[in-house]
Amino acid sequence: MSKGITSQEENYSQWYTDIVKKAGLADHSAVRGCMVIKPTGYAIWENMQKQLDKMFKETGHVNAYFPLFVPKSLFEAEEKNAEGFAKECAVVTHYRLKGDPNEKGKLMVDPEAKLEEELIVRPTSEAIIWNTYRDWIKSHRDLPLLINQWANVVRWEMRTRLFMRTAEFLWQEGHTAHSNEKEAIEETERMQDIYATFAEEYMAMPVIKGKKTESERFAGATETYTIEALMQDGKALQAGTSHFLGQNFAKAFDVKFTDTNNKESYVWSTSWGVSTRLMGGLIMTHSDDNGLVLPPKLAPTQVVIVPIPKANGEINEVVDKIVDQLKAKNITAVYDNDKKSRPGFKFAENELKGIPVRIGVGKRDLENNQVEVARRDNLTKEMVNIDGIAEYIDQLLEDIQTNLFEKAKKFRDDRITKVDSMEEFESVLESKGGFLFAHWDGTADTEQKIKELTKATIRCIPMNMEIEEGKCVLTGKPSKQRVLFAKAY
RNA sequence: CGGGGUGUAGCGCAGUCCGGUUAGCGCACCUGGUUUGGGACCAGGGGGUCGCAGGUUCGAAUCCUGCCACCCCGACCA
Repeated sequence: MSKGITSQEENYSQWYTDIVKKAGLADHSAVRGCMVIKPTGYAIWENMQKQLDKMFKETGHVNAYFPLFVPKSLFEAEEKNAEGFAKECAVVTHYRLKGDPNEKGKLMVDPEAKLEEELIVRPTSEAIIWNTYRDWIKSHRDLPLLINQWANVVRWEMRTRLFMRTAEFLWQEGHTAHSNEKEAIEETERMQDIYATFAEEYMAMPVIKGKKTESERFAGATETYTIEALMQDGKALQAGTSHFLGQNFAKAFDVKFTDTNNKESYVWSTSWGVSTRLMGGLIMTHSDDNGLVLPPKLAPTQVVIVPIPKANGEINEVVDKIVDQLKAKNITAVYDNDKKSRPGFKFAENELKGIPVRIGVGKRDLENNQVEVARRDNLTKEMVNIDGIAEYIDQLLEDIQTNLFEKAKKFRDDRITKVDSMEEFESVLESKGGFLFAHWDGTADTEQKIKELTKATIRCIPMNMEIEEGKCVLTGKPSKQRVLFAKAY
């Protein structure tokens, strides 16, 4: 076990905070509920951004940027959206400070500098974007409009947690407009697919695709599609959402287009987003008591090379060659030849930081023309011939990526339990947690009662799982299919 | 917003109950030496508005009053 990291078993929540802080990903800041994302953490986020951005562009989306502030009158235009976010909005009321006449060196809000209209710091950008789209969309030729923005948003949460829930967070939000309902629904599903692919292939985090129930739906959406992941403590994480907004925002902001028959109608729309919360999901899917574990595809440094016991001319020469060969294969490798710490310290440190592969190079190894290769995912080591080392590492990184996904998938699959009574529901929830696959009568009332009874909520009505009729686990009323319940973050 | 906790060196903490020399310890840092295949050791050294503001007192990290911040657990939420 690593020094100073609380074990998962002892206190999962504290373990998580320890990992985030000690691996140097982020820290609490001087601002309540807001974090400082440190270079290592930001590098992982950048790798996520890079890949997602590529996937968005490959499907025809372009990036733009809209203002941080939303005038209150625009914010309130779409009633449900406004109501849903009202409780957690930061509001700008003044635009100037002045010296406090009663206390030297202190500032106060200048009461004379009150804004005519309050500005809401965006908790999401539908309002400001749809107000803009009204001017951009006139004809069917302007559609579809496929725009994404990378931005920060603010939601004044009661209780925050590094990456999982912070008052300010970074995300991307896609906002698209379409001429017809079918196309908008296809877009919503396409983006859910992209999120699922990204989660599984890059984060090595298995997810279940599904739709939200009405009560869990995004404020202002007609339908919310979600990807749900399972964390190591048995709690679910909503990792990304894609919303079919119907004509709700088009009507609220009066966004109409003229079709080929010269008929005017409201556009159909979608919005979709993932946030820095994915960082939390990444950590809680793979990491262990030794520290962070990163999938190779997102690791800022994929390979670290440690001289044993310390750097010398001969070792440097060999390492330089290895680094060059790895670079030629687009593998990021760092030579940890810092003289002040010894190999054992570096091993532990690099494990804490989650670097997927470590290569140890010592005099003894060089005599045999080999190096020691250690995997972060399963902590095994083996001796590998230096000739062909780059090919070996290249393959190994792929194996690690696959192994992480398979391991997480097995963990997740083992924790999807079919339950048919409330007794079973509660006992499984208590003993192993995870997803409970149970029948539900389709009413918000029952959903609410189960939540009050067990703290578990319906994470989604899954899309790719078996359909089977049955009886509601609580009321015994008929049910068309099982849904996934879980305690969630 | 309710409950619990914490605030003393960069980090982790002791000291506070019961006020009293110069506020201490471990890690980290600096210097020198010995070490070096899984978190080295020895010696020496630097670093503090004790969260903030008042008050009590000859004397406050310690007692009293007020405030602030952050963390954890709940309710709310991505």
